[in-house]
Amino acid sequence: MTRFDASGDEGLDQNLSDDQGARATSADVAELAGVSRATVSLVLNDRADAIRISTQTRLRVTQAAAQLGYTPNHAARSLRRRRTNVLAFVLTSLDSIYNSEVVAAAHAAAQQRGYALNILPVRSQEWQASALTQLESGMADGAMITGPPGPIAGELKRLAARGVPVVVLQHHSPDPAIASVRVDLEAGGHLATRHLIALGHRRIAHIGNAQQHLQLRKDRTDGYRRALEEAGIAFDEALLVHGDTGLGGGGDAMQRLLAQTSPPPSAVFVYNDQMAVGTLHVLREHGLRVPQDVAVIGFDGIALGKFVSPQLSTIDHSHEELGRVAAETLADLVSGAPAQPAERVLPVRLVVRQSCGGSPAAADVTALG
Amino acid sequence: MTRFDASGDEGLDQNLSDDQGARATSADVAELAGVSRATVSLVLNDRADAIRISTQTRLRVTQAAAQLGYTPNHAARSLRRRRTNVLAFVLTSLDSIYNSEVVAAAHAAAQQRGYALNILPVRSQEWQASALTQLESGMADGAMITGPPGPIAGELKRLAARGVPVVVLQHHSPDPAIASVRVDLEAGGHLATRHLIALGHRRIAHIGNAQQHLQLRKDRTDGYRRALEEAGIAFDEALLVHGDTGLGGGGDAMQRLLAQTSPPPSAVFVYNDQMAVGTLHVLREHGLRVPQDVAVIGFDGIALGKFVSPQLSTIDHSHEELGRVAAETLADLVSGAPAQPAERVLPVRLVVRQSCGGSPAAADVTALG
DNA sequence: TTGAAAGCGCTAACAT
DNA sequence: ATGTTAGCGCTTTCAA
Repeated sequence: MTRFDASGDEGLDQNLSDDQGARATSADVAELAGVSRATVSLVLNDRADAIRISTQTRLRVTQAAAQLGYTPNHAARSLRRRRTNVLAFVLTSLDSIYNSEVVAAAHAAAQQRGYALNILPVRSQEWQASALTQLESGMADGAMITGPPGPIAGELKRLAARGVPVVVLQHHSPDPAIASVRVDLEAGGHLATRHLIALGHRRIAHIGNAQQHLQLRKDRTDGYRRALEEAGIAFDEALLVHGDTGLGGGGDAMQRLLAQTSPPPSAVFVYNDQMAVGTLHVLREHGLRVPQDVAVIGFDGIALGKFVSPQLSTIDHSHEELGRVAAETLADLVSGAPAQPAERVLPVRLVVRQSCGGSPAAADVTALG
Repeated sequence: MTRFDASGDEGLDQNLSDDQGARATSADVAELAGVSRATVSLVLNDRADAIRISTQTRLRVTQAAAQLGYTPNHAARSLRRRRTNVLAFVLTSLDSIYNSEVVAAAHAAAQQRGYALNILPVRSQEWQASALTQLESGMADGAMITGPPGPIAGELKRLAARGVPVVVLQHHSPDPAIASVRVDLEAGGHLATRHLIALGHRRIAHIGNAQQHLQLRKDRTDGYRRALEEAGIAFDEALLVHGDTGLGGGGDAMQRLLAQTSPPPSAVFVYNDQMAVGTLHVLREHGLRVPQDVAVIGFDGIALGKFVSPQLSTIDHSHEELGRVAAETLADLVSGAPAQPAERVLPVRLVVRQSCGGSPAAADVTALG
């Protein structure tokens, strides 16, 4: 805009963009170093059979590469190697605090094993279109998958058969050929409910996941029912409601629970901590005190639980371990390891804070080792 | 494990994996359909110049592709097209509720424009090693970047020069050649502080971002100081503290603030909502009532703010718009559009809830249109 | 100790 | 209306 010589513009711009577009290739590096492309590849990848390249050549190559700012082209490399060195993490809901913690751990583990981690976000039901085709096209060497695998079991199996191993997180494996890493949700549900029973509660409600409502497996709920049964408490259909898994979902479900029961239940076991925070909020709005009027316990052990009032009791597990084990299992599968323990189950742990009124002494109850 | 004939194992496994590894290529499809690979490519990509392929051939090709379960190889296609059709979103901290909302919007916009979106997680300072090399290797056609671009301004410029356009989010562009999309942080800080002043506060503290402490630009803080100045309130160094941006960071900073001031400030403007939730928690622990004893206002407008007690007043903006505009700008740049408005600034909005004690009537104050 | 050559799977000119 | 050919940038036998 500040130029005077309009006639010179095109030439200048041309030159500029020519220079810019010219990313150095391994051929450029080879030429500058006065060696062949093969040698460049050997040196820069520091492969085992490159051990006999002379130190001089080595130096010339690395210097040439540095001088040109050479970065190997990912597509070309992947095409040739038949391997991307990327692991994918398919995330059904980004807005889950819990997931972030697991992903962070998976990322760290992947990096340590020499893999990059790409997160593929997926907007709820539209699985197929987006992420699955990406994976089938070989964009990553393997994938970790959150969300219920049931609806896409077929696709997952096909993926695995095509050589893109899959590890399912937090759900039962839909197929013996697919590995899974999860926590013992049933034991967690049992533990939570038992804790409430031990505190003297008999009218214990459960807020579940609406999306999982129709599925075969609903582990937390199974544990909840088992605990009731063991305590000789009859299961009451009216005390079981469902909500979506976001912050608002727990509150909505609690609303319905309050509307359809009287008196309200004396305790609620909520599907996850995020929903439990919403539940606390609705109880507060209804003038019900927690834990005096209603005890609340969540699931997952997210950090937020320590920052709300009252602090949230919950069923915790190691998010770090879950993410790490998933990434490591996947890395093993990618490098051709047999999927030995197809199903890995991690233990859960009761964390007593304030929302149930229990004494912290009860905190060392652990289910499954 | 249920096999008897141990001697046959190897042969069987061999066959099995051979079959599995055999992903169909376009050549396979061509052969089955009795056409050339070029035709397959034209039909399957439905390109403009494929308009004259006969309906018969077309059908044969699509059927053959379906029969073989053909999916084009991403690496090969990217190599040839010099284009991946992927946009990257580089995320410095996954554990930020705010980011999730922005990413979701960017994802939706990217998909609509025909791009896949990959999230590249980055563990705090280790920028270079992981994400930047991925981008330089051409793994994506362009990138959206969160986090302060200052430390990596050079790399970003090089990326852009190499033909990988970059859009910086939530920060001033470090270079005129790099586009940025952000909200008016200074106006937001000003708005928040003015709100507190309007409610009669004079001793107004500010909790900032520790990582941004030493940077040149600290927009919210600038707005805070401007509002104080305009109201004739002297800036008090003792009322300015910093914390990390997680849930705990706000609380830690508040601790320090309470320790170093007496009486405590009557109001606090906090860097973001996440930190503000931690701040509320610490105030509660110290027996200080919000808003009666201390008023609190946050920044960002995350959903969580509505679910804590008291509900958090905040400076909000459209997360959807931010993510969408960023993705669209990037998509434009990737397809060769000139980076016209290099810097796009979105407006902010005051949301009055309970944590400041202000009446909701004040809610319609908007800064910048 | 290094180079030459082939080819990964795909697309886009240029023929026919 | 379809086929031929060349080549994207890299790695990896095999040969020298």
